[in-house]
Amino acid sequence: MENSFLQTYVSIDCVVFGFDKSQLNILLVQRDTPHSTGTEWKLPGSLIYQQEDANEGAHRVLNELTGVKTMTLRQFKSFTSPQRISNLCDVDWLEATYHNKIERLITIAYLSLIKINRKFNSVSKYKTVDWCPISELPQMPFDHNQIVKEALEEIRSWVERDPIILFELLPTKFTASELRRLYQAIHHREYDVRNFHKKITRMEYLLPLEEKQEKVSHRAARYYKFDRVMYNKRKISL
Amino acid sequence: MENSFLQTYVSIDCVVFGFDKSQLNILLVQRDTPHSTGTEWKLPGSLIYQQEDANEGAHRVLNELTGVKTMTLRQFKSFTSPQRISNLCDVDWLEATYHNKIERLITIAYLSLIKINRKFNSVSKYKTVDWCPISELPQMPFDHNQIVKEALEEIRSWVERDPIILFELLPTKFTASELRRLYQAIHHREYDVRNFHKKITRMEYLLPLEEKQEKVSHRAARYYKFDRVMYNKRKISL
DNA sequence: GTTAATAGTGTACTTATAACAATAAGGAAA
DNA sequence: TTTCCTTATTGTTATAAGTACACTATTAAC
Repeated sequence: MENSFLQTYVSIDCVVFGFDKSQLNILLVQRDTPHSTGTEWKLPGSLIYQQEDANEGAHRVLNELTGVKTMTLRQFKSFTSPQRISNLCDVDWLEATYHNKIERLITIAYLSLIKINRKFNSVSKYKTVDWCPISELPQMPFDHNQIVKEALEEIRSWVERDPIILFELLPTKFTASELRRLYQAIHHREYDVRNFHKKITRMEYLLPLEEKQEKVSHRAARYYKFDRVMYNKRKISL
Repeated sequence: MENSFLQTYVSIDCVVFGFDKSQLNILLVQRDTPHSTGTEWKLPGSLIYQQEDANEGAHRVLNELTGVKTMTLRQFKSFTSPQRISNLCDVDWLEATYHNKIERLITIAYLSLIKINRKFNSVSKYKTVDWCPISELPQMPFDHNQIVKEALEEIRSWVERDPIILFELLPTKFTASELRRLYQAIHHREYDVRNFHKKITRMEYLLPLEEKQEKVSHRAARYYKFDRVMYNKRKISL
């Protein structure tokens, strides 16, 4: 009986979203594939350490990756199928990377948001880190494609409950149409421009600035910024 | 380096909700406490087995507990703090129960819903299983009190996205005021009777029956039932 | 037939959503 | 400087959902 209980390894995987022009992107890292000469993209992640909880582990992974110390982070689901490391490549890669035979590995998946233009301190331990548009994701190891798929569903329902994540993905100053394109990318549908303006006019935590775009070859758009104080006031009243 | 990675045990814990009169209840089991002569209530749970994923494990736990084979089940969060088994009682209980030294244990928490009047096949391996109103929860081991707290928040947001769970908690036939009291219990606030009637009139998957209450010493209330076919049609159109 | 208890119902106001098209501003090209 | 291209900005009407609010109906018990 005792031996039928599972002692296993637990990892963290992070789906880090960034927004650029009209597209959501995800931060991927490259790993060497043990059996071929090539490389392969995967989600950034790590086994969890003895003395940290999953949140701390996720922060550590992202800090190692980007140098960013604090970020919005949300645990969204654990992936536990015994078959998730059935691929031989993945088994070998785990052994090569962690110098341990790992027969069962569950992962706790996190969502995170970063302004895509933010410069990373290149402290990364990975050879290559890059943004990948969600429409062009490669085949990834383990169940990472499935994890991303569920992360997308999760971010949609999250933004409804807590629109603050929109502003984590935009630069400090942004135009109404950038905000709209982000909203559209997240919900994967188009929104009427006039109705969208009405909607954001109702957000009293969205401050219109005097400043406008410069050197654009069309009518310059007004900039807005997010007012965290107003936002918090409003949230409490809900 | 290798040894700082965590090999650990993974468990499932289930927060099973039932609804009775005006209150949400949770299914608790009793465990012997190793150091005292008493017993203690806790959430039903189990270590995960080698060949099952977390969902299967949660189904197994509830099946062992109630005899019920299929039920609505939702993974909602993993609890991973290294401190969650810092209590000596809990450490000893784990060792006594699983005959293994368990230094680190994370748990994947599930939400589930059962009609409270459903008769259980008493196949339970526990000495005592009982419903406990959420307003009267005892102090529980590990972080089970915290898990229940977060389960309550989760069920609130779940019911918004998928009102079907209301009907998992009610008998097949129910009155409008039972539905309203359930809604109130979940949201922990009161709703105006007239407005609530208007709301449920808009649910085209809620069928009013001809049948009414009998032998009640006040005006008899009409029964309603839930129409799953209409509900699914409607969900697709969303 | 009076009482106690719960069921059932309508109106007015506010707020969010949705459909829909013309004008304004800035730079580039002619 | 005029024209053109591109994107920004703005209002009305209709529909749906949410909120506040109070009286009548029905049943069994006494």
